[in-house]
Amino acid sequence: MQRMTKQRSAVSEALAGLEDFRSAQQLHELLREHGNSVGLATVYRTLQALAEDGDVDVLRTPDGEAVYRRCAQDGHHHHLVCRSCGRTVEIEGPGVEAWADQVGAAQEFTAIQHTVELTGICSDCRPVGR
Amino acid sequence: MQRMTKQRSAVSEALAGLEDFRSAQQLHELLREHGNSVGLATVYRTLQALAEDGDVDVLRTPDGEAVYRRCAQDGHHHHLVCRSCGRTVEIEGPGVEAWADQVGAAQEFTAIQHTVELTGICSDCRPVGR
DNA sequence: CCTCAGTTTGACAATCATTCTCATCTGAAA
DNA sequence: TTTCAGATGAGAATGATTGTCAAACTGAGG
Repeated sequence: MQRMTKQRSAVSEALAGLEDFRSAQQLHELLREHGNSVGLATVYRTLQALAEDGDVDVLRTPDGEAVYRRCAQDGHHHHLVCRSCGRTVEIEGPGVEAWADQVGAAQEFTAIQHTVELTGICSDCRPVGR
Repeated sequence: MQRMTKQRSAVSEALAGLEDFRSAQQLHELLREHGNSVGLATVYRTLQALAEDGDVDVLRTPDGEAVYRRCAQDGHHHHLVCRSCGRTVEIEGPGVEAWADQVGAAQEFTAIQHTVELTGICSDCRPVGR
C-alpha cells in the first residue's frame, strides 16, 4: 500500500511548483536547498511511482538522462525543443492523438501510448542574415 | 579527415545487414561473433560519427540505452512496439510528417526533426476472453 | 615501394545516472 | 500505544558511455 510520507509529499510539491522538465538529480538538489533533505534514492523511487501512476510525464534528454514533469492538468501535449539553445515550446497535437489510436487499432494493438517530440532550430538561434 | 579503416567498414556493414535498431553493445557482440574483433570504444565512436553524418538514426529505449539503425533507404517510418512481448511493427505516418513541419514552422523553428514512437499491447498478449 | 605525420584503435580506467542492499525508521490501523 | 509492512537513506553496485594514451595503421608524397 502507498503511504504518505513527508518526502513523498515534498517531491510532489516540488513538482507542483515547476512548469518544465527536471531530472531526478535536479529535483534532489532543489529539495535540499529548500531544507527538505530527501535521499537521492528516494527521489528516484518516488518519481518512478508517480510515473507508474501516470501522475508525471517522463522523457529522455538526448544524452539519456530521464527528466520528469507533473502531468499537465491542461491536457496532453507535446514539445518542440530547440536543438541549439534548449528553448521549449509546448504544442498540442489534435491530429496526432487520433492518428496514434487509429494506427494502433489497425494493428490490433490496445492500450496505445505515444511519444511525440519535435526538435528544430528556433528563430533566435538561426544564423543571422537569412 | 575521415579515414577508412577495417573496423569502420565492419560497423557499417553490420548495420547494412540489419533492419531494426541495435544497441552499441549488441553490435559489438555481433562483430566479435563474425570474427571482426573491434573494440567497444571504437564501436561507440564509429556510431557517433555515423550519427553526426546522418547515416544512422539514434533513439533511446525506455531504460535509456541508445540504439542505432542505418538510415532507412525505404523511407522514413515509425514503430509500434508491444509493451509486453516487444513485438515491433513498422508503420508509416503520412499525416504526422506534415503535421510536424507545420507545427515547427508556426513556431518559427526550422530544420524540424521528429520522434514518434507508439507502444501498446498486441493481440497475442491481450488477456484471453476479452 | 618507403616514409612520415596525423588518425584511429583498443585495453582499461573513469564517469555518471540509476538501482540495489539492508539496517533503521515511520505511518496508520487496531 | 502497539505493531509491522512499507518507506527511507547511506553507500555499494551496476551498466552504459566516455576519456586516456601508447601502439598500430592509413594515405599522401617522394
